[in-house]
Amino acid sequence: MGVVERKEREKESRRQEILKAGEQLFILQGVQNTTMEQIANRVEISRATLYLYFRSKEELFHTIVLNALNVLFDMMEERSRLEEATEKKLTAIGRGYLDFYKQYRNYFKLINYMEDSGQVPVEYDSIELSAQLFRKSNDIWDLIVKIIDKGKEEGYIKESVDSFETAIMLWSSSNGIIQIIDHFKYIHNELPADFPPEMQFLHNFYSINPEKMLNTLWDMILKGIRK
Amino acid sequence: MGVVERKEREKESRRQEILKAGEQLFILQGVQNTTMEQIANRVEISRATLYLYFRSKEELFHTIVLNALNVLFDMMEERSRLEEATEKKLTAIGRGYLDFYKQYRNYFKLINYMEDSGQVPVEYDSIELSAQLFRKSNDIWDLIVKIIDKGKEEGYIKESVDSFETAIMLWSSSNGIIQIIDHFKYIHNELPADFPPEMQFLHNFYSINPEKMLNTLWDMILKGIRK
Amino acid sequence: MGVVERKEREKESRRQEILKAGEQLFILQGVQNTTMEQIANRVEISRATLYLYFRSKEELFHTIVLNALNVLFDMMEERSRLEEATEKKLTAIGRGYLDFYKQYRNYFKLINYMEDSGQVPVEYDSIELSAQLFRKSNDIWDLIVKIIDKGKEEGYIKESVDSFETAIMLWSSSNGIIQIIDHFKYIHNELPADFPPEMQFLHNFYSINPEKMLNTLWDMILKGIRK
Amino acid sequence: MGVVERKEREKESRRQEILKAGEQLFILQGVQNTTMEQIANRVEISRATLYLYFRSKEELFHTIVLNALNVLFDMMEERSRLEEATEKKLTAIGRGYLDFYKQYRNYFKLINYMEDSGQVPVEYDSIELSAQLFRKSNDIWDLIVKIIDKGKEEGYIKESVDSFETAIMLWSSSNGIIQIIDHFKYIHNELPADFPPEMQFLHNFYSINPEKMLNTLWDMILKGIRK
DNA sequence: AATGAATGAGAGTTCATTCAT
DNA sequence: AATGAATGAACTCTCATTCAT
Repeated sequence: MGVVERKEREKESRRQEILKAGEQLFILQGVQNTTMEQIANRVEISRATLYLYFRSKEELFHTIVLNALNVLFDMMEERSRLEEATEKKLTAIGRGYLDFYKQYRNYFKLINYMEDSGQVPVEYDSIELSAQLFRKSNDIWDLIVKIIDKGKEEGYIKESVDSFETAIMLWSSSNGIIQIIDHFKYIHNELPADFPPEMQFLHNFYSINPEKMLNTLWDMILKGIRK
Repeated sequence: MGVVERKEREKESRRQEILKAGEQLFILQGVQNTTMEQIANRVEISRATLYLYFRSKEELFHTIVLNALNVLFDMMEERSRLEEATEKKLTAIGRGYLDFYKQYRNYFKLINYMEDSGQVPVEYDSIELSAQLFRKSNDIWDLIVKIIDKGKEEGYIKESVDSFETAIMLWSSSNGIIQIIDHFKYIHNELPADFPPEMQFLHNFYSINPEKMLNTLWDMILKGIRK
Repeated sequence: MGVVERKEREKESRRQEILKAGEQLFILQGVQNTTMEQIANRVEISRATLYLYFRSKEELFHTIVLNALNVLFDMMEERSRLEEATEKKLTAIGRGYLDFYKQYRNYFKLINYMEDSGQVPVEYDSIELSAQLFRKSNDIWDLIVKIIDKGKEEGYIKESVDSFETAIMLWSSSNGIIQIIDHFKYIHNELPADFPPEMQFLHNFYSINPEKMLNTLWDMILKGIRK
Repeated sequence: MGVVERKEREKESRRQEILKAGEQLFILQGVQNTTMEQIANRVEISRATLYLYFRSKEELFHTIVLNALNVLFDMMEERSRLEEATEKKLTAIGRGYLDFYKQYRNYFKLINYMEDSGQVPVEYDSIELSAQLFRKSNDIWDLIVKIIDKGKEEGYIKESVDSFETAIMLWSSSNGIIQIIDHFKYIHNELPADFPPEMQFLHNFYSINPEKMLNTLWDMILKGIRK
């Protein structure tokens, strides 16, 4: 019995290795430019073995994104749970999202990549995976919407405020900001040392303190919706 | 000489046709899923001829994005020019960006695609194109930064405000919001009629009025930076 | 000891299950399109276990064909044994072959498949199996040849007739006819309901009565060789 | 203009080379065991180039078979046209089929292979090719049926005879015989020099004179249907 | 200027078979 | 005896790009 268990642990750990390798390569080179062979090499298994763990490249990719969404949700959920007051819950989520980015940059990028490049599992053969993806996405939106709803109930937030719209506002604007900062930081790193003057402005992105920026933004928004 | 001119005109017009075709297909199917053959077919030329006009698929893509940035810049520049007061200039830009999205959704998506998928022309053989891209990108940021600077000079905006950070805040948050709304609208359209309950929340994205949302957001931010 | 016996019985019965599954799948999908996995699934064992019973897919296939040849031989042998007169023996074999086709269509097809697609066990590692296959094939030819020989001895068949040639004539022509009828019936079934006019002729194959046809043919041949 | 023509000739000739190579390899190794790469190597072009000429392996295969059917039809048609009398026409076709086998053994085998291995283009994307295949097959049957019909009209063949059935009888029995002889000849050649006694009977197939056999058979059948 | 033809370099995927347990 | 896991060797097919004409 010990044997079976060990085997299972090994299998699971290899699965994780594959996910890890996929995640890294997808980020490093882009999903499309990453081949199953490269992933296999990195895990030191054969390409064929990969297919014992994931039915296709697409399934591998979506499993990674599902993991990402799970981590994101858990993190957001925990952060908000730790706070008592509604307003603090919201701030916690805002701050939490940036932390998520910092701690799991790959996940952050892959979630955005999926959404931005039409890689969403619409009409898909792994129906279950697809459903999980949507469900988790839903859960995250729900989490925020419910807090705002509660804030309205408690009389803390204006009744005229639409919870869903506010959720989008908070979340997407944060997302947009993080994305752009990350993007320019990336470019900055890739640039040759002697990059031409027209790219000098990129330096500006380096002095930016995202925390402060997001704090400021969320404060503004929270102030706007507060009664 | 007339002949030469006509030839040039024809050449230029074909170039435009290619750009148009590329743009449409890139949006419709994604950049990676679009083949040079499909583009050639649509313009009714041979694949090889494409290479007389653009050195590579990448160059074609980036040329399209450069066009997009030009259009975006011109639009922003005009909008802000038409207003006198600094605050109005900023609002005009905010509103303008949504208009840009509505009028040139393709361009909006391609710009974001480039940034989000690591298709930025770093280490590139068409140095000049690359430079133009960065220059134009810079110009757009500059436009906003300068308005804020001016607002500060005029004493209309708090001096403690960092112009560049504020520009990012305004621009990226708008960008994030438009992106997400667009994304879910797209998914909503692609979904099968009988999509499962876990996707019901997508309906919420349909009742959203982006104008109002962006207005609200910009108002909040502007209120936040105003003296 | 009972245990050993039971084990043996179980082993043999599993072997039979595998053969049955292989036979069905090979017919249903073609030999090449059937995977060892499909066979294993059907028998509810693992792919690896298959290799405890058969050294390779080829060996499995040939074992099935050997079974087929055994059944065929037994049937032919019995039919001819039941008749007294030489001529009747021959007719019995002719009629028997059609019955074999009807009763064991799978076997009929697999035997022909082996012969027609170069899957014959030439240069083979399971020498013994290969030999058995040839031996049985030989036996069947022999059976017919001997009857004709006897007919000649008895003065019932012309002495000028070459027994072997006649055997080929009788057997192969029957085989050819059954094959073609079967083939077109199969195609007919696979065709879409609205198949185009150029396939209308396939209908003709449906009204055919193979019994009558084979009877007629054998009569003609028998008449030709009779003294 | 000469250039265009030459190019076209070259293209056509390369197409023919590919067909030739495919035909040979398909016969030599079986269709499934032949890879597109092997075919490409033989013609000394790249694998990708193959796909400029044929959309898939299947299309290549079916084109070869269509050629085969064309050659077969033309041959049968010519043979029967050269004869005046109905009976002679039939005999000519019978003899012609053996000649076809001798002259175009590959074609003979591939036609039979297609029919025997479920490679018939049912539900197919190259609809046109599929249709041509069926049409030509139809034509060949028609050719024979019509001659028999005419024989009946002329009062030379019994009215009770079913033309279609007779056509099948003549054709398929010939086919069956040729197939078997060819098969055993092939095996005979492949066998190691020291093949075991149970294969001795294969020698018998070597002394056979197919012409004589087919003549005999057709005579018998013709005698059977003659008034 | 325009193009038909050609191709190198892979892509993702499959499968019969082996082996450690 | 049985099997889960692993894999080598192929498979068909695609596409951006080049080049001779």
